[in-house]
Amino acid sequence: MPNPPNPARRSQSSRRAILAAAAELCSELGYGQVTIEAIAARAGASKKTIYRWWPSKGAVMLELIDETATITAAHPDTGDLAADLRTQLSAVIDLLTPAHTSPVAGLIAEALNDPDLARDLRDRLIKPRIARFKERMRRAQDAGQLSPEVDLDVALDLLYGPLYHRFVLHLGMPDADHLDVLIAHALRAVDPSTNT
Amino acid sequence: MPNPPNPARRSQSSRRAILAAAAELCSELGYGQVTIEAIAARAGASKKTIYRWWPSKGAVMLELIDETATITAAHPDTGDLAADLRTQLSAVIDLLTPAHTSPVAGLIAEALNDPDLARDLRDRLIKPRIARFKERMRRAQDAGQLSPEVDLDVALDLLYGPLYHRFVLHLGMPDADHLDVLIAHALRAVDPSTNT
DNA sequence: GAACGTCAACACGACACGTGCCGTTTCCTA
DNA sequence: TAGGAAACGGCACGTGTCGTGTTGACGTTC
Repeated sequence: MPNPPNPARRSQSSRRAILAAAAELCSELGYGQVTIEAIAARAGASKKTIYRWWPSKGAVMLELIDETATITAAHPDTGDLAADLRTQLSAVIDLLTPAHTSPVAGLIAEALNDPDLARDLRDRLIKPRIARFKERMRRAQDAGQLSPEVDLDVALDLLYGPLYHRFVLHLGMPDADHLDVLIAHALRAVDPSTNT
Repeated sequence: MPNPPNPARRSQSSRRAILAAAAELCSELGYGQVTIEAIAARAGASKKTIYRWWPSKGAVMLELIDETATITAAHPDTGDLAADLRTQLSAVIDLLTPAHTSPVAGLIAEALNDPDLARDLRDRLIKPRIARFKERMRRAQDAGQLSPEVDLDVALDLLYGPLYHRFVLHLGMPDADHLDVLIAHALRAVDPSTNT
């Protein structure tokens, strides 16, 4: 009868060491080669401690990403929508590559076979970032740079879709110039009055 | 010094039994729970036989998919481009869902952590299908339904991107109506003269 | 009919999983 | 300030899967 652990008594030094070890091992060995045993050994922690606070390797990685990938959560707002989108999408590309050592790529792969992890990934990582995206787009609408009738869900699909499409099928990420082309097409699709 | 196996002497009945067992177990247990051992047991084959002809579980699944997913390789051509794209994209959606029991979804996940498998997935499965897509689009251009200046790589990204975006981030697949909306947007993006 | 290669079956060591137990440390409470 | 509950590191365990090795039966070929 394992009592639920008391977060107030949690060792923050262990927590930090575990997340740091996970990040190191991921960049050294690649996501797929990282094991709970190796994380525990590197962090100087007990496996029991990891399993007490996280249900799986994926959950550890999700927490790691949630802490480190704050850049992709914030959308820049220089007033130039297309330029800001380029900045944002470039940050996402950097986060996804190289696929074998990227915690995000590994987490996405693992979530495809773990419904619980998939739900956490979507609700804790993705949905808040989608909300930030929509906030930025609404500011563009308020500023008159984008039609107020643009469907933001479609805009999300058309802007981020090509990146994930190329990512999961290993078709190579777009370079800076091609990214501009994709952004221009997406904005024109949702808002024909756009003249970029 | 393992001699390379001689394909001429390969047992086709074992090959078929192994692929069939892989398909069954995948739909029964989910891709992630399928093991080489279970495939061998179900097929009445030896593990050694599987390892002789395939390097990994993913390679078995890739061959299985390549044989069964012929529908997605062929693009219909009724003369109505948007309708044909809807048919094709619906087939892709069916192939990707449900994620936990879909061999394609599992293979995509596994390839994200296995560079060799990723190359095979792209070159043997994806690239031929991209070629068929472009052939269909060129026929639309020849028939005057699509501007000859449309960039088919961008069209590919805008049409298939939203599907894979939603798939890997578990945002839910578009229904029939929303699929039409996405197709209309994508075609308008690459070819502003489209009036759908 | 002899030689060769694939086959199913079984055994094997290696490794990671997830859990249980122990003695120690830490921190809250009385 | 003393006591105790709970998290901690360390270790061992049983389980399951991996990928390989070995054996003898079978079929094909020359």
